[in-house]
Amino acid sequence: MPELPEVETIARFLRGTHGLAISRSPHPNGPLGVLGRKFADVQVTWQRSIAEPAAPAFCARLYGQSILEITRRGKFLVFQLEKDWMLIHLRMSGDIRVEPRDENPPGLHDRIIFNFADDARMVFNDTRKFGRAWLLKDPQQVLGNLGPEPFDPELTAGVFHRMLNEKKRAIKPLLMDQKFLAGMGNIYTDEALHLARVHPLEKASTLNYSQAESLLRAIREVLTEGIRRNGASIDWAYRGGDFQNYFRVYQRNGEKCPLCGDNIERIMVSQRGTHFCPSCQLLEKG
DNA sequence: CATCAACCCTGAGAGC
DNA sequence: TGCTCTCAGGGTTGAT
Repeated sequence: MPELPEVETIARFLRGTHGLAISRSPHPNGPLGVLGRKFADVQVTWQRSIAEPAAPAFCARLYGQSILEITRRGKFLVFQLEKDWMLIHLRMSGDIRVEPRDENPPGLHDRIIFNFADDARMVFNDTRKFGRAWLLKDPQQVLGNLGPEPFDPELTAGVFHRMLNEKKRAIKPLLMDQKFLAGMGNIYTDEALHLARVHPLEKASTLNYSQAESLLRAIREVLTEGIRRNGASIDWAYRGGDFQNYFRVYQRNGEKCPLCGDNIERIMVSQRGTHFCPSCQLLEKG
């Protein structure tokens, strides 16, 4: 499941600054990424993978535009083009690879094939068809609703504490709410709450300054570690990284807590599987 | 404002 | 072996 670290890893790979050969480079002696490449014909094999505009217009407008910059905002990949902005959200099972063009039919679960004017192509592969691409004049139309980036220097412990203070919701669904904070998903939320020793059902407004500070530090720590390990490769989704070997609690129910040795439990919180240590993460005030 | 269920999808795993 | 059933999971939408 691509969350912030996985999307960041893919953004770096697409910029050619990654250092890891996730897929074969079409240019052994040239740049690894897709910066500067110009879109040619684009093939859509699942119409609903395109959120906006309709697929024919999406392909037509893309044709001839070069990629100027690639960044990440929350879990969105942001492509700055000459006339438009393209956003891609990988959701549950999306992945992107770059490879030499060939004339073979699309592979299984390839939803969008972006052929470039040179001999390369970029392929959006998405088993569960939840991922989406947008082509927009103003990216804020979609990105405008997002909360702050976890690494934003303006997001200080004091600011974070005030944000938490205004909310009565349970802390876990709040951290996963992209309008509150951008980039956290199920895995990194469970990991951060365990590191900060906060129970997933704790009401956000009950956290004191010290707990808020520690939680923000934990969020940044697990995200940094995730990025350092090129993300986590779960099941069929994105296979670049190995952070899954370093989970503290996620999908480790029944195993020992690395801090205290108690058994990690799994409960449902807001329809999401939630993993925590009942000894380290005590519910203080509910 | 908060909670909740339904929805979108597929493949893995369980049960038979 | 092979069929059918159930379920996870991010984010959006609509109901309460």
